[in-house]
Amino acid sequence: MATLKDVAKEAGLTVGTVSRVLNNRGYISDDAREKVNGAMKKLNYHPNEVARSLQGKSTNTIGLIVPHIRHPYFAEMISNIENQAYKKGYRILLCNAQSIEEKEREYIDICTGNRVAGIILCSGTVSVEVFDGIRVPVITMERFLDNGTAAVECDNRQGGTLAAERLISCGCRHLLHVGNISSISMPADQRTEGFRQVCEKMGVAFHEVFTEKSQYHNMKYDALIEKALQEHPETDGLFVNSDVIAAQALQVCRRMGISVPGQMKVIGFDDVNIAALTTPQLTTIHQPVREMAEIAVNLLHDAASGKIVPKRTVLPVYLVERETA
Amino acid sequence: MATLKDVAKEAGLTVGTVSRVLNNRGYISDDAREKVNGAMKKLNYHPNEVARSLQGKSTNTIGLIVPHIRHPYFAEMISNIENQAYKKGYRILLCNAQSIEEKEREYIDICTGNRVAGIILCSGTVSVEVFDGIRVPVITMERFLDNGTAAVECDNRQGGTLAAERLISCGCRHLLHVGNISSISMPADQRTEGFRQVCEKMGVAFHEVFTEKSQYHNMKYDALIEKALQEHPETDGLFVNSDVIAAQALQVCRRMGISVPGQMKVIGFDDVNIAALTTPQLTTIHQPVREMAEIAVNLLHDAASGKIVPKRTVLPVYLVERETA
DNA sequence: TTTGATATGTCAATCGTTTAACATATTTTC
DNA sequence: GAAAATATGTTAAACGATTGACATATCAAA
Repeated sequence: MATLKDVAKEAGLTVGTVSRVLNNRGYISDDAREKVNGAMKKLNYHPNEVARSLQGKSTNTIGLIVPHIRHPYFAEMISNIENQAYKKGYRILLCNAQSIEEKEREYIDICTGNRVAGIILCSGTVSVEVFDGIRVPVITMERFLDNGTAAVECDNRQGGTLAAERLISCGCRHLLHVGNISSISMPADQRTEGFRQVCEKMGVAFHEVFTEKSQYHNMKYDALIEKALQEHPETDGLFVNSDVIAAQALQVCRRMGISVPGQMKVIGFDDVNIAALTTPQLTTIHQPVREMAEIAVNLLHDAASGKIVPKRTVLPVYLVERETA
Repeated sequence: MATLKDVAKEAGLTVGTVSRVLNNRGYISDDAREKVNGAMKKLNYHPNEVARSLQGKSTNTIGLIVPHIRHPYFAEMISNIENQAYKKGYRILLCNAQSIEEKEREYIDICTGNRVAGIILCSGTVSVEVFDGIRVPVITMERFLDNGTAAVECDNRQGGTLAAERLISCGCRHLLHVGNISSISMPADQRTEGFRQVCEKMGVAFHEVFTEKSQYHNMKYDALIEKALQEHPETDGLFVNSDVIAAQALQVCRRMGISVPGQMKVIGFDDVNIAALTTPQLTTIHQPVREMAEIAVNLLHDAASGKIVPKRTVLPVYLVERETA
C-alpha cells in the first residue's frame, strides 16, 4: 500500500509539498501539482483515511442506528440518510440494533469507539442515561431524548387525526387502532392521541390493541389482528401504525372473508412502496421520509460544526387516498 | 475524550500494563485488572478504534456495496450480512451505489481509503478493471468477477427451470419473461437460460423483455409490463426476475382486467416479505438470502485471514407455491 | 539459595497523515 | 536594487494505541 512518503519519493518532492497539494494549502506550482498527481496515479495511491481521522479530531462517519433494515420504512429511511450523507461527504456506519437493547448499547459504544462525527438514532429503545456520557451529536428520529442533540419527527398527532377523520367520514362507526409497543414511550404514541381525540369528539367508539417488541422484529402481525377482529367483530374501520401491519391486515380480512373496503376500511401509516402493491391499494398517512432524513443529516452536520441547532423539528404528514378507505 | 494514558494515570499504572489488560497479553494480576476496569469505568473510556486500526494493518470494517437499499431483496441481504458480520466482530460501512457506476467506483475508493478488511459487492455494475489494484478481498454476490476473491450466487438457472416447469404444468402455453438489464452480463441471466431451455424442450413459445438500469433504481415496472402484455395479449404465464416486478405485474393485470391466476399465472423471484402480502399471494423462487449472506461474510473473513477460499459458491433455490401459479 | 514464574515499569518505535515553524531558494514588482 | 510574493525543503511533534526489548521486583517452588 503506497503511502504519502512513497508518493513524495516518486514525485521527487517532500511529504510537506505533497501534503500541500492534497490539502490545497500554501503555495503550490502547477508543475508540482502535476508531478504529485502523476505519482499518485502511478502508485495507485489512496490516502489512508484512518490516519487522517486519527490526526484530526473526528471521522467523517455517521453512526446510523436503526431497529431494523428489512422493515420497508427503515429501508427507506436508511436509503435517504445515506443519500444526504454522501452528498455532505459523510460515510455510514450501519448499526442494526434489531430492537435489542443490549445490541443497541453495544453499537453506541462502537460508534464512540470509532469516533463517529455523530449518531443518528432511529426509534431507539435504549434508556436515556446511555447518552449522558456521549460527546458526539445525537440526532434522534421519531424519538425524543432530553439529553439528545436534536429530534426529528413527523406530526404523528396530525396523522392520527387525519386517519380518524377519514374513517369516520367514510361511515365507519366501530374503529380499531393497532398502536405502538406499549412498553416504550414514543412520539408515535401521539398518533393514538390524535386518533382518540377525534373519535371522542365525534362520539365514535374505538378500541386499541398494542403490539409487542418482538413483532416489530419479525413483522408478524397476523395473529394479533385476527384476535382483535374476533374480539371486536363489529369493527368497520381499522387504523394501524404502519403499512406493513396494514398489508397483513388485508390478508387477515381476506382469510376471514371480510371485504375491504366494503365491510372494512383500512388506513396504514408511512406510505412506503408496499402501500401501492397490495390489493386493494392502501390508503395511508404519508411520512416525509426524505425530508426527515435530509434534516437529520444537516442537523448532525451543523451540530458537529459547533452550531446551535433546533432541539425538535416536526414535519407535516398528509393522507394519501388509495383504495382501502 | 479519555485516552489510555488517562486510564493509566487514574489506575496508578503504566500504559504498558493497561494495554496488557486490554489485550490480555503477558502477566496481569487481578488487582491490576480491577484497577484498570475501575479507571475505565470512571473515565468512561472507550479505546480509540481509529488508532487501533492505524496501528494494526487493517480495520474490522466490511465495505458493503449495494445497488439499492429500498429494494426489499437488498434490504434483506443487507440485514443478513450485518447480522453475520456483527457475530464475527465486523462493522458495516454501507455503500449505496444506486446503480451509478461513478458512485460505485467512488465508494470502492472510499473503502480502500478506509482500509476495510474486505468488500462485499452485491450485483455491482462497475467494470472489472476497477478491482485490479485492490488488495483487499472482494466477495461478489450475484456477480462473477475474474479478478474477484470469491463469488456467491444462487442457482439462477435452476430457478428459471423451476419457473418454466411450473408455468407449463399449470397449463400456460404463451409465456412472457421479464429478464434482466440487457446491457450488463450477470449470473441472473442464467434464469433466462434455464427458462428458455425448458420452454424449447416442451415446445412452448415465450417472449422476453428486458429491463433498464433506471428501473432497477426507481422500481417502476408498470409501463414496461403493460406494454409487453399489450404486445403479447395471448400471454397466459409470466415469469419475472423479482417479486417487486411481480407485485407490480399483479397491479397491471388488475388494471387491465386480467384475472390472476385465472387468466394469467405469475411467478416472481427472491421470496421477500412482499410476496406474501400481495393479493393473490405470489408464487415465487426462494433465494437462500440468509445462507448467501453468511457464506459471503465467512468467505471474506477467511480470505482476510489469508486462507484459500472457493472461487465460486452456488446455492440451491426452490419454488414456493402460493396463489399466483 | 537459587531458579523460574509472575508482575509491572521504562522507553521507544511504529502506523500514515497533518501541520506548524523555520530555512532557503527563485521570481515578480515597485 | 530592495522588498514582497511564490515555491519548496527540512524537521519534528502530534493523534492514540500496540508492541517489543529490557529492567526490576516479588514470590513461589526446588
